[in-house]
Amino acid sequence: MPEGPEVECVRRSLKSIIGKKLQRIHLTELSQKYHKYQNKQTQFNQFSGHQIKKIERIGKFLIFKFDRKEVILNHLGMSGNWLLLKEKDQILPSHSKVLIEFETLPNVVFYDMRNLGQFKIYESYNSVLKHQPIRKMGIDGLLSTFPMDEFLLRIDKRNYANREIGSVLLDQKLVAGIGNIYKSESLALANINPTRLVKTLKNKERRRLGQAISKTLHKAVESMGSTFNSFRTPDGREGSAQNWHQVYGKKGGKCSSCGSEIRRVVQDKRSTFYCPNCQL
DNA sequence: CCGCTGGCCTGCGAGC
DNA sequence: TGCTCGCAGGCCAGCG
Repeated sequence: MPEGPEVECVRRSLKSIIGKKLQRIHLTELSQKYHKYQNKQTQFNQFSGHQIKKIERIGKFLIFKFDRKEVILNHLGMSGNWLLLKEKDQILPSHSKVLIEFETLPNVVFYDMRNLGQFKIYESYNSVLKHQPIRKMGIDGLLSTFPMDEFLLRIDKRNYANREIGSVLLDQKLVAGIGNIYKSESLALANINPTRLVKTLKNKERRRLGQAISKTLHKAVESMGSTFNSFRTPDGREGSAQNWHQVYGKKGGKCSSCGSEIRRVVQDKRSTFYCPNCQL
């Protein structure tokens, strides 16, 4: 479900809990089972009576900031999501892991079927920035102005030269926020074959790719993300980005611009979809 | 530091 | 109907 654009939509939808006074952050029994939800309930008790001041997004991570120095780092993994609970005693979704209750409704719950998400306390904002994946995070693909020069510098690093671009695009150290869908879609928009080695990409193609990434991610946010099975924003809205996908999930279908059959290849154990005729 | 492999999890649908 | 398999929007640890 969640790539950078979906995480951004979740973040925006959670704005309705900013500034509200917390009663408690409650871990469900389920969450105690999984090592990725490391902190104990008692460590969350310190947040009772405090306010969420801000929710930031860095790549695919969300960072909850409070009126105290500790922060919470949240990752949705493959299946995590938040839901606003607008009614008292509303039934929680299955696989609920974290329930946050306020003095006034709505409350909010984090649920995560596959348990690949995270919800972790850090002692300060600075310490979370030192946290490994965040410290090394690349360009934010959702910056309003895509930093093309930096993109060209980063993609030119030696370790990418002999790798396939389809695989490199999933590396959050290059552009943060791209996931498996928007990887395929960005390459389709740029007319670049995912199996091309980075070193064979001409400067013009690299620029085209950078533009395509930025355009694709922004368009996805405007569409409220992609909804395949059940992704919704926390306030219940479905995304519509899937309606303009050119290639993702369309193996065997026809390319809308040339009619060729869309192919699927596996790169780094992830599917990549492309049009063999349009993407050279 | 790098790239590669396997692992972490649950659920769903296709095919037998 | 039930089984197995592959697959799913992500990432990390461990190895050489």
